Amino acid sequence: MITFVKYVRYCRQMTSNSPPARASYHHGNLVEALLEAAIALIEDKGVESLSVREVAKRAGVSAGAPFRHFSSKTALLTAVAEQAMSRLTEAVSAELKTTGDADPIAGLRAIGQGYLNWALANPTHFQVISSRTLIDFHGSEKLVAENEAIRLIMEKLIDDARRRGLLRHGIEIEDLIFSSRAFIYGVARMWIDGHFLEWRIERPAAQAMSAALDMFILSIGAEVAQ
Amino acid sequence: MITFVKYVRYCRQMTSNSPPARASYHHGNLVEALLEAAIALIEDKGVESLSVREVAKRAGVSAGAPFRHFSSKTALLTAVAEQAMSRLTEAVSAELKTTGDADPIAGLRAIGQGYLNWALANPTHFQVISSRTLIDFHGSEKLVAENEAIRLIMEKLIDDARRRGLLRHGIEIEDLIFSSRAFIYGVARMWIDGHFLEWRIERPAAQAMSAALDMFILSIGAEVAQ
DNA sequence: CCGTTGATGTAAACGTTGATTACATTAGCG
DNA sequence: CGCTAATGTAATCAACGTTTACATCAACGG
Repeated sequence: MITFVKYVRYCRQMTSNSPPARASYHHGNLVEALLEAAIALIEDKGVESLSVREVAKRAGVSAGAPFRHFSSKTALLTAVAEQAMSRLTEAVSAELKTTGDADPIAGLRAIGQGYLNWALANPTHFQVISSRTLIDFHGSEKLVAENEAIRLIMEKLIDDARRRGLLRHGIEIEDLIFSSRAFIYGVARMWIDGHFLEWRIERPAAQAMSAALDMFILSIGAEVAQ
Repeated sequence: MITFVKYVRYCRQMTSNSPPARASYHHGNLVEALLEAAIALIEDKGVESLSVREVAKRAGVSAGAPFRHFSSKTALLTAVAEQAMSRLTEAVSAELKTTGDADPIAGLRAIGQGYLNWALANPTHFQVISSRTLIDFHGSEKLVAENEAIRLIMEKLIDDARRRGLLRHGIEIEDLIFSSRAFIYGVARMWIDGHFLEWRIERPAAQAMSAALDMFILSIGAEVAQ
């Protein structure tokens, strides 16, 4: 029996088939390796043409191995999204910290800038996060919680700005929270979805985004403050 | 020979298999039937789980038949997108006509409102249009041209508003064109992508969208005009 | 040091997909 | 009627997600 197994392994090395050279039978840290492989492959070929088989191959394991750790392709991508959301939250928080408590509108702008910068630098991760068909957003407590955390920070900043009279007269708080989010999301998605070409955005993407953000921030501010 | 063929057809009717009852061998108007079937299926199950086989089955033909008329799945969806873009342009134009030339800002708002109304009423079509992976946008002259047409109308309205002093001081034209588009796109996509839940938009979608649009329009206007 | 056990990998299979091919059927036209 | 081009069919292919039965190995108790 053992001879046969060794023979099979020998043949595998000779034909150099799917699972290539690996030190031991067990991978060691397959979960992380799969997440990394998934990101790398999405960066190469896009989200929709990602296959679990290729992820497995890149990680150096057989096609069925990923299903030991993720119940489905969706579960794998949801794990990628969780990792991505952590980094996004981190990036936004870091940018926010560069502003003081004195100017909530500057804080709001920092959130937008941090969000856009991160999306620009990590389009793949962003794409995975914002999808609701590839991942199971509401099935992940982490995703829901971190998303809510950002929303609460924005809500607090906007409410703070209102109390200090920094907002333009006539603007409803509820509308502004939603609008700010929609605006940033729209800018980021237009870039991700490749709509910059059609809209003749000829400046570098980061520059166009930043200018648009400046305009938005300017327009919601009180006239006297400008 | 003929007897055999008739027998086969008879059996097919009995077993009620893939190509079901149809008057003649040729369909008559397969192209339109396929487009309709595609839309109906996307509405049922979403864009990403659409298969050409199902489209063919729904249209009452075999799995390979669609490829006589569309070179690929992408080509089929691009045709759907062209049909959709026509209707979007039509909806936006109709909404725009309800406003006079006197108030370009009202025209801008009408464009946004028409766009959002249409997206809300035709989420499937909207999803197909805005995708750049499912369809070949830049390969379709029609899509590029109609998109550009809308952009030009917006540009003209905004420039008109600037000359009449209706815009808030400090706003750059170029930024405003892009920002307006990004804002509307963001609102529509947040709804399409199912982000309303997480952002606690508890009002009816149409109402929340309209309020956000009002806020945006208000914020870009000159203070004196309000 | 041996044997059991559970975690983790493999290989093979199943049903479905997008796409291609060779072939069958038909409508339209002379 | 007979020819041709258009149109539909059926068989086929590789790739996909997923499941299954089985193989391997690390850890641990005796």
